[in-house]
Amino acid sequence: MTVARQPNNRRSKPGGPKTAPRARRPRDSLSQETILAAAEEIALRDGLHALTFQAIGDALGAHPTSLYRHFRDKDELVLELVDGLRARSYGGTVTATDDWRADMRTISQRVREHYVRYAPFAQEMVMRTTRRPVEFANVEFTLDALRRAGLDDDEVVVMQRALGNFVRSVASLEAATLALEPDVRRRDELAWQVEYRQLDPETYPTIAELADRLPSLGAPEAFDVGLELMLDAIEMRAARSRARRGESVEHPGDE
Amino acid sequence: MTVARQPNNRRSKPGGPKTAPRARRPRDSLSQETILAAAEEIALRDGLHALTFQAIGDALGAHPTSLYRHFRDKDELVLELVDGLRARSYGGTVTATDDWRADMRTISQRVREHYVRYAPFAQEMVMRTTRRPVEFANVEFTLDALRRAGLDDDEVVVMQRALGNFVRSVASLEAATLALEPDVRRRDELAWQVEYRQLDPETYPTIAELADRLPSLGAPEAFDVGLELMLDAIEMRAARSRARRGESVEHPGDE
DNA sequence: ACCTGAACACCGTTCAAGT
DNA sequence: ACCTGAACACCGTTCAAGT
Repeated sequence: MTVARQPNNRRSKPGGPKTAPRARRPRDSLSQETILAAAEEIALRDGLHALTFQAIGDALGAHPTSLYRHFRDKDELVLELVDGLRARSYGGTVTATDDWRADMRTISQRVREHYVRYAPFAQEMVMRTTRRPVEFANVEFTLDALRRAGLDDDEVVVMQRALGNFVRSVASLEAATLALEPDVRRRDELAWQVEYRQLDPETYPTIAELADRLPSLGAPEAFDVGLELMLDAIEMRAARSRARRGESVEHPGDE
Repeated sequence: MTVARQPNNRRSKPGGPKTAPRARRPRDSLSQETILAAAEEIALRDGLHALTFQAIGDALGAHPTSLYRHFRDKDELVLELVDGLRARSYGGTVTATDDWRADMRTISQRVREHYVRYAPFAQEMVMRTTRRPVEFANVEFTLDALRRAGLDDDEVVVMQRALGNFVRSVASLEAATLALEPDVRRRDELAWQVEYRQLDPETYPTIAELADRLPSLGAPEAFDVGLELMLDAIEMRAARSRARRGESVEHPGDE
């Protein structure tokens, strides 16, 4: 919200000295692709708040309003951008192995890497369904893996949602902390290393004992540990479902 | 991003007809509390995007810029608001029982209800450490519960982070989908009920089979199921840790 | 048809002026 | 000291005008 002030070097300011009209861009030199490429670079370099039509226009040497010929509004531009990133990032379909846990790890880490890589868009990505091939492929892959784990179909659909939401939202949280203003982020991280150690041991006895080891909010272990917990629990349920169906069970809960 | 246009009924527009000066607010009638109360009402009624100094000023019959005497900038106002909500929502400390799982459920659902209730702030809340008593109390409570579960201290700190991040981020996702523009939300939910059923069974065989039962993105089961999975897995690990320490184990993995 | 320029209705924020 | 008014530097967006 606190925006750094910049000198106004916009051309043709209301009463200012007349400057030469901007160089005219050649016809048809603008397209969705060129615009999206410029937009991506700006957002990844300077953050989502810096992604304005003005900035994109400047980067392309084009008038800000010329973008309206290629996108209905900014929302459409951002959604299109997000979708393009997704297609590129984990477009190559993951092929299933005979180990469903390994498969779930692979696809989950892929989603996570994508969020971290495109951190400025994490919040935008996490809650929108894109309904594109990449999303379909991910859902298909996960449903199949959970079936191979041995879950009943009833369990499969609900576990897919539970696991999928876990992966996307925890990845998004990790990414969002990365995209935080550097000084805010440093202050927040410091809190877990400093402030928590100085709390009164009377009121917070357990914190006082463990303060030296508390990981900060964006700590990457949170994802890996959480994922393994989920997979452990799913494996356990799958073993029960298998047993219920009268199938042979091989070492439930062991690794 | 697509903002509805409204007629300009701002007073004293640049060249417009002179209107009577605004009624002057009595001295000291403004305070952090009155401002925050008005801000909360606006955000909860019309969403975060509608929370502007202009809107708060209108609600209070005060000049927008008068708020700057009480808050450094908008960021500070929002953070203060978020912190106040938190203190009020689950300020009453949860008291531990002899059942760590029940305790973890209680505190997790409390956090979740808070996110859903204050959905417009979910994204803002999820990634910021507030370093206030309520947060400290939650951490203390969770660390203690995980210890009582039987985890080693090394495990306790990392599980606290994994579980805490799970709860906050999945709750935030649920809340964020609730706070989505109604028509966007409806379209997204519909996708899971309609579009997924129409996919080609050749390329997406598992989806085709299970499409009737796929829950949508913001489905509330995702939280409950995920939480039970996490608790199951933690219970299993705790049993192992107990055994490693030579303590008696009582039915690990059963409910 | 595609791009530009001017204009409009907003934002957050600063600062001098009123009471 | 606290509130108001005017102004500044931005936003997204529309629309008539240029080429």
